[in-house]
Amino acid sequence: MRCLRTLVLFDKGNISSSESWRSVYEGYSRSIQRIDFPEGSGALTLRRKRRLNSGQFERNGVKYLQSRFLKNMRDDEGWQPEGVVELARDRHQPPLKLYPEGIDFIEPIASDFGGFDLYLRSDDGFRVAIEWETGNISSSHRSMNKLSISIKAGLVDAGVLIVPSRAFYEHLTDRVGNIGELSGYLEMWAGLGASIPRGMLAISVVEHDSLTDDLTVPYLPRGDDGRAKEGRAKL
Amino acid sequence: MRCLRTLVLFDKGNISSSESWRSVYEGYSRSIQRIDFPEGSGALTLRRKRRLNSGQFERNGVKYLQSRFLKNMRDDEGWQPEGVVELARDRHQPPLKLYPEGIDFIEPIASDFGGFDLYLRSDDGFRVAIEWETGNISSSHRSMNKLSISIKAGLVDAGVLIVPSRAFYEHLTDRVGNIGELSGYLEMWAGLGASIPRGMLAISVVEHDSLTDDLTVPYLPRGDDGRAKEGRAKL
DNA sequence: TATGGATCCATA
DNA sequence: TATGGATCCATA
Repeated sequence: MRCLRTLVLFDKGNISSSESWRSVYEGYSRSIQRIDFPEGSGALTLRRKRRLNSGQFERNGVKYLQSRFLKNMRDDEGWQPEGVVELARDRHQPPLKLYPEGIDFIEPIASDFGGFDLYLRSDDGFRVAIEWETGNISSSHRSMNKLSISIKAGLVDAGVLIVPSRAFYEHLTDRVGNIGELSGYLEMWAGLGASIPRGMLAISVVEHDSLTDDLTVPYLPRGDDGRAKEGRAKL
Repeated sequence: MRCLRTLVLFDKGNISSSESWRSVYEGYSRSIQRIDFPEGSGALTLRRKRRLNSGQFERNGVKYLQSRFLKNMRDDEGWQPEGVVELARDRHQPPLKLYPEGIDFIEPIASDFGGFDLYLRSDDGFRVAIEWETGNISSSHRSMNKLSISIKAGLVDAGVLIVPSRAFYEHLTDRVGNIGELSGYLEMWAGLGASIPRGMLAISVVEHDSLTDDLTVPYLPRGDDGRAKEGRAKL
């Protein structure tokens, strides 16, 4: 699998020049590169989506990709997940005006930040949150918002969203995150950097190595491992 | 149905004091109030969710609510939808840095803004975008981001997200938008106001009038979207 | 084809 | 129970 490019949305404190960042970047970059299919082939060969008689498309599932990524980060690169980012519910919540009452109101913070796909801490204390985004495109918005807030709160030094290219997206589960549909919003997240004293936000765009119509190459399994066989049986 | 409160996230140009805004607010406020179930009863009586033998919950679907709202806005309040907000693909896209290349890169804007649930224009030119948010909670993030960008671009004077209270959410399709899960992000959207010369962003929180266990009150109808079939197959 | 959505799933 | 999905639907 390939990392096509890494976009830096903001970088306050010149974090992208640090050795700590470079080490994390190279680790996740290699972990992406090592995701192959069929496993052991050394490249990600993706079965092209195809229209079934029902009119639906058959596509590749997404869970395999994330689980390979996390495994590579752990087993090959030696990164251990750090547990959840603690963004307390009792943190400062600015008062908002109520309409039409015109009075101040503090909406209580009534949910927790559920954590990142991967939250790392280097020996020198450098903290990185990585989101492997193959949920629905709308979920990518939440991920970016969450990374932004965590950086602003000083809980994360660098936040990364890893997201499929538009071409890759075409052959994956319908409506998963993709850089094309985020492109119109980059300006907004980049603008958030103005109010942040220190921290970096980036997006890495990933893609398959090649497409195939070869019937002997299965689609990436959909659902969890237990249902992978089920998915293949349907073919 | 009730509107519990309307939170103003930012208001640049004192838009909330304008007669144009008041007129729109009162119209959508009444349109919410007139959503009833069973139809004609004058109140939204909601069947409480219940656990089935399979372990799944039976809950209320969400499409009925939105379609009633849009109908009330049109038939009772006389608001005609205005078509799509034109946020051109060739608008300014700021250059971002690529890592590790360190060079500037403009990510092309490769998707359109697909429009709002309701986009209104008063006779005096006042433009309001309203999102009735009963999609997935992550979709509420996209809606808020989209409203924010459209206001910033000067295409919308006031943007409103209408979203269920946490108590209401409990009995609707699992994982739909709710104020509880947005509460931790309000600060971010409120902060966007700082860089916007003119415009207003608000959230209205809505709720049922009463809950019932009465077996003669049906659940709000559900569609066949998403993983509906998968769920039914388990029954 | 493209965009926003609606629905149930997995797991701590 | 709570949070982040993963998946397929509806419609212009």
